Amino acid sequence: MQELIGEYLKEFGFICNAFAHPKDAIEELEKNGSYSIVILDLMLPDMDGFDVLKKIKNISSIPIIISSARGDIGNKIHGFDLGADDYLAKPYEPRELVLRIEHILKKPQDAKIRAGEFLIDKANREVLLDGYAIDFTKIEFEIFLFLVENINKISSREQIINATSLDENTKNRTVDTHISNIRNKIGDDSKEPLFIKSVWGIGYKFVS
Amino acid sequence: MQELIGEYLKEFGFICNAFAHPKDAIEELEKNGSYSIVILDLMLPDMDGFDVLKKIKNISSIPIIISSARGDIGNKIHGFDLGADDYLAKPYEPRELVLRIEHILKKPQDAKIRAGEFLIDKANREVLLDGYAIDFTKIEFEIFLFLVENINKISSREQIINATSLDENTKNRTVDTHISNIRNKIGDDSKEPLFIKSVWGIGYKFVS
DNA sequence: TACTCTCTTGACAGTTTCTTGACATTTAGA
DNA sequence: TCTAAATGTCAAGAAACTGTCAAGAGAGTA
Repeated sequence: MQELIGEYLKEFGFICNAFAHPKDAIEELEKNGSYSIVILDLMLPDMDGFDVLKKIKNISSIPIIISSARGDIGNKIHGFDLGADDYLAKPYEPRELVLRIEHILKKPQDAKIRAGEFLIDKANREVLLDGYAIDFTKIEFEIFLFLVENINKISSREQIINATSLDENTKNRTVDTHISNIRNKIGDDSKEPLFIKSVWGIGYKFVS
Repeated sequence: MQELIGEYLKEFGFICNAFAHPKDAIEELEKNGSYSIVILDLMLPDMDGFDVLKKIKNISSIPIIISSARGDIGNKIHGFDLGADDYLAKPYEPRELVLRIEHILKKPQDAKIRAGEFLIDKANREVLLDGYAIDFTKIEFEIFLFLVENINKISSREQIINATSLDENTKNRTVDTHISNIRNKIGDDSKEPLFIKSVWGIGYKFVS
């Protein structure tokens, strides 16, 4: 169940860590202050869910959503009483969890495109590889995005020029230079490219 | 149904007015600013429930809970999207409505925004850093707030101009000057900014 | 009115990015 | 194997963008 939810959240661009034991989660929260929200199940080994809630509220002001099979009103009252920020009774649609998270964080998650190992945040013009942002220039980002959006399809240099903010009079060879720089930044070897392949006489394509 | 809920809420000490027609409710809200919360059913005569929600959000910042027979995820997404504060799908226990109302009213409505080391008091238009107030001008405050509210997102100069009280004909470069002044006041070095980063060719973003 | 504060803008310097030609290398096909 | 065409890459210069300053306009106040 936990894994399922984790996977689902990742699809929505959340970075998500799951813990089987509350102790581990609490320890992690104490060490690492960069979490945005906690999804807490009440059915836990070792410790009562409400005690975990109290404990977390003690050490941090992080918002907490309870996700529980105990859907009766008494538990809900208790949960909100202890400071929960929302309470989802199982069974619920995972999409609703996303919705509630976004509501609490007050910002809808940006649509993120996944392409192989890359995670692309279009609105934020950010490309993540292994969690690290790649420092693309404006045009490099646009070219990379265009290739990714046409994954496994060949894009001609003309198409690339037209699809990006490159001036229409730009020489085709300029695209090659940008591709070369992009390959460098994503660690692609032009002789044996894993991501951006050259199609001789035609153009380039991003492969998955 | 409406009456039942009203009676129930009164038992919990709420003073409660019910309106059969959305027009009446909106009119009353416009006249009388003393309400704390709105419980909105989506099944309404005369008007679509979501339109009512929009309308209310336009004229007031009162919190709104949707109470609806339409429990599907699409409607929930739409509801939250339009600014609902919670969404209860029928059937639900009236006690849960009380719980949700209390939960919303408990939250300070004019909450101060924390962004990194900054504490922003929207109501007083004040920004605190290490307990000291930063002496922003009107537009500087608005730009800073806009960037903070879009934390980690890129804002273009056009967006900044539109979101603040800057005249729409203001030159883009004016924004740069304001940013420069803001950076000075918050002690940010434009060459190695910790807070407001320039995104070359695109705009600026506040990072946490 | 004079004074102050804020906003806007052009100017200039400094920086980053883009473009291009040159040269090396690779590819397809004769 | 050889050749012409295409691609990879480099580095220099052009172009675009940003940071900042200072002057002047405009609004508000004593």
